[in-house]
Amino acid sequence: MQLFDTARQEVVPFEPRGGRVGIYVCGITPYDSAHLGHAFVYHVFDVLHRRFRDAGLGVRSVRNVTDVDDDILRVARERGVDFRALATEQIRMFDHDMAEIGLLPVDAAPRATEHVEEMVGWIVRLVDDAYAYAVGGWVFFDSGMYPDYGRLSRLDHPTMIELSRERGANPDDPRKRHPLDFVLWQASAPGEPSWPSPWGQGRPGWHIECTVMSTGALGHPIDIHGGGDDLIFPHHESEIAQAEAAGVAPYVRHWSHVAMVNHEGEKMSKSLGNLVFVRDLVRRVPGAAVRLLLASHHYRTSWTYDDHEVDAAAARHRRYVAAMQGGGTLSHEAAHAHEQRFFERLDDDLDTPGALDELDAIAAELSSGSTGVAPGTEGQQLLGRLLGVLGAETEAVPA
RNA sequence: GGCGACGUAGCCAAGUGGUAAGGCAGAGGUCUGCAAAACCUUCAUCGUGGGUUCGAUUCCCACCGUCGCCUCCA
Repeated sequence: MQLFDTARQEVVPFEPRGGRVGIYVCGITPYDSAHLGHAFVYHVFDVLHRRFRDAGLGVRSVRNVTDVDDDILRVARERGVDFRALATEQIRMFDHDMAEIGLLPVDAAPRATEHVEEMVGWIVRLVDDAYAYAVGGWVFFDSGMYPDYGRLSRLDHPTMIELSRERGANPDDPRKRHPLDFVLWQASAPGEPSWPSPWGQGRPGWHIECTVMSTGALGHPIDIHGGGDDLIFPHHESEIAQAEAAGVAPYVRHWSHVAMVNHEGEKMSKSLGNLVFVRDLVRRVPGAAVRLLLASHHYRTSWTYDDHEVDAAAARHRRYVAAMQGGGTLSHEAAHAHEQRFFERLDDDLDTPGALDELDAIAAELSSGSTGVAPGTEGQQLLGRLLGVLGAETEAVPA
């Protein structure tokens, strides 16, 4: 399997260690419904998971849940519910949506609120080693102590500082020693949930949870750590800093980032309101069709969702179903050749669009000119099996 | 400012130094009581201008244009 590594900026062979692969993907903040962008990211890692599994590797996949942060507290306040209840409800809906489109359950889905104690421990180590400092109940990571900050995103310090200023962040916060210092721990405001710490009652910053929970669940180095490419900076950048500063180095062997999904001319995001929800799509077409829609885009190329794609994906799905129900046949040689090319494509940096081309070819051969009634032959079985690798298993027969 | 992607038929999109897969939509047809589905057929000279070459959509240069991300974010 060849995969693009963000850190090295090139497609490199992924080498499993001892027949096992640990995958950690940054999950959601559960305060709103899952949209296509989320689905795309988790679909990509699901295909990767399935591919490794089918290749005989022991896969352990972990996807965290950021169940305490400004957004979730805000929404909970607006709706007058407890933030934990809101999180639990949203997680259930998220899991339901992902199951609808055929994602395998992850092996572990740790919630930030369940690991605060470990985070405090990690932060204490950083403070003890002078990589972090406390100011009035808050703790910041001292980026001045970590010159490599910016390595993953390939941004230099002046640029990062200028950017953060433009973006409304506050590099000039007088409490910070260096403009790029980031929050490890913050004092809770009145009414906010809080946990005890050496610096008073507070709650963790965003970045620390992933470093703590990923290494906690998978040890280190993490084989594959990924998420949407909007997380490269500052989230993953900061994870590396706080991990390596704590002596966990190398932290990650292979960084994998999935491109953004756009809609109506802009990145699909909560703040812009241009969302396409998974829930709405699965009401229109089978979950497998949604998977085919996602698989028709390469994970490193950002794309713009268009409503027509649903029809195209549904049509492709119907063709596959028809091919599996029909009595067309494929020679043993042809089946073998198709299967081989399918996996070559998939193993070449997860080229799912290329793999789909191969399935199209199989379906075309199975469909052309046949009206037979003897499904279940080698060709049909192959098509069904390969669809399974993409997470687009087709239900027996929806007539 | 930094990083990156991209310009191929109405739309999505693959691809190669020798005259362009596939899909969606559209058109025609087969099947069907009608229809749907399925199947068959049909539909482009590859952003602009140069250059290299026997020959470029594919290589080089320039230009134009589009887009994404950059401490809320997958």
